Amino acid sequence: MSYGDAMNARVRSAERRSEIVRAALEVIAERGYRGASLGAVAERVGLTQQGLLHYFPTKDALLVAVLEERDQWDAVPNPQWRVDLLASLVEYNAMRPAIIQTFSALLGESVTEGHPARDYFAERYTRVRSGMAAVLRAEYGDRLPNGLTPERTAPLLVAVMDGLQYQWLLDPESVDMPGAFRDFLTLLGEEG
Amino acid sequence: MSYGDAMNARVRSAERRSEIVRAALEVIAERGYRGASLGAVAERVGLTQQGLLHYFPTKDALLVAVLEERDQWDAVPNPQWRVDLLASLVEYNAMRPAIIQTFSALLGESVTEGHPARDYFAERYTRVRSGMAAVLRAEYGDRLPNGLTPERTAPLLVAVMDGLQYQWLLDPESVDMPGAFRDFLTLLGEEG
DNA sequence: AACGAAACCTACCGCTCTACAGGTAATGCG
DNA sequence: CGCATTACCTGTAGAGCGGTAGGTTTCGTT
Repeated sequence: MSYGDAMNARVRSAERRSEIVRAALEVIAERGYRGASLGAVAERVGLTQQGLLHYFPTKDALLVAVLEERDQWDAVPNPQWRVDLLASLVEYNAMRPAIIQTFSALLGESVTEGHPARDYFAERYTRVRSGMAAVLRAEYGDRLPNGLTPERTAPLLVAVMDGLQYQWLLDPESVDMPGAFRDFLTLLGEEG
Repeated sequence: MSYGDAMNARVRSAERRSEIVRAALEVIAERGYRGASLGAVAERVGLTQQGLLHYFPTKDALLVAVLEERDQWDAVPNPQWRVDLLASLVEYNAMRPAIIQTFSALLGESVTEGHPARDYFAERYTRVRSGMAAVLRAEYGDRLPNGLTPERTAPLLVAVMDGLQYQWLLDPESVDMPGAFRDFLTLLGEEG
């Protein structure tokens, strides 16, 4: 059982860490990253602020863990995807406002100077754009309306997804995010 | 000269205030609203933090002034506008990254709970969407592709503008914001 | 049972922030 | 000139922040 017990300890530790990350997601959603305090996150998991620093030695380290969590959870698009899977993704997002709020808040902050998530978002956009271009090419070939290429359309697709999220977060009753996204897809679907 | 002198005093005061607002715009662009300190703004206009509070009694009052400044400067779309004016607006924006950065950072923060700019952005979106719908109707009538109405297309137009700004701010060399926006407009221009 | 490491805690440091209180010098008006 | 207002300043209160130092308890391993 010795090995098993060792695993248990490691597993408990890993569970604690992901508990903390989940709490951090919530607090960031409510107050942004700069506005989030380690104390508030710690309180939510029944720790003192210093107890939390045992798991993540700095506030930035906690943010890194939050961003890594996202990378696992929210995969970058790949050519296997079809565009109706994108629509489902947006529908899925509409059921998880807290997560969307977290990353919309982080994205907004990230454009400020020296923000610790800036590089993350910049690189992520690069990956997501090229992934989206591949999805578009797999779906439509190069037959996009008006001679648009997948590479030129991908930034628009990404912009629509992000931009709709802000409108929806600020006024969910007035903005039908999944519907609007499907509307956008129909613009791409017609023969060019 | 008595009346004129009185005016001079009032004018000087108003100039000082707008100097402060301009500095606040810069600091918010660099650090966001929550990250911006009154001291940093004050320093930029050669005042102490307490001297700045003589003009704006609280930090929130300064933010309100910043948002009002924007309302004057960046008018809500009206039906007189044509869509190529929108394209010019995006081109103009691309020449003023600092302003875009300020309001992109504020928009991101505004989705967090109890943020003082939240109502402002929510109401602004409502106005802008209906303004955009009017612009679209004036330009295309109801002949938008795939039976889309101007009201359903307006949120997409707004989303593209906002979403492109984030991609562009994070990676200006990879994202041709005005070009991408024009690409989007061509999607609307073809017969449906 | 003994030991080392992991998982916390209390105490505290130094800094930054908004805002209030109260003073003073300059300015413009009657 | 005298007075009120404006335009600042210094001083400080009061709170919150991230992070360090160092202790103690719990726990798995040997």
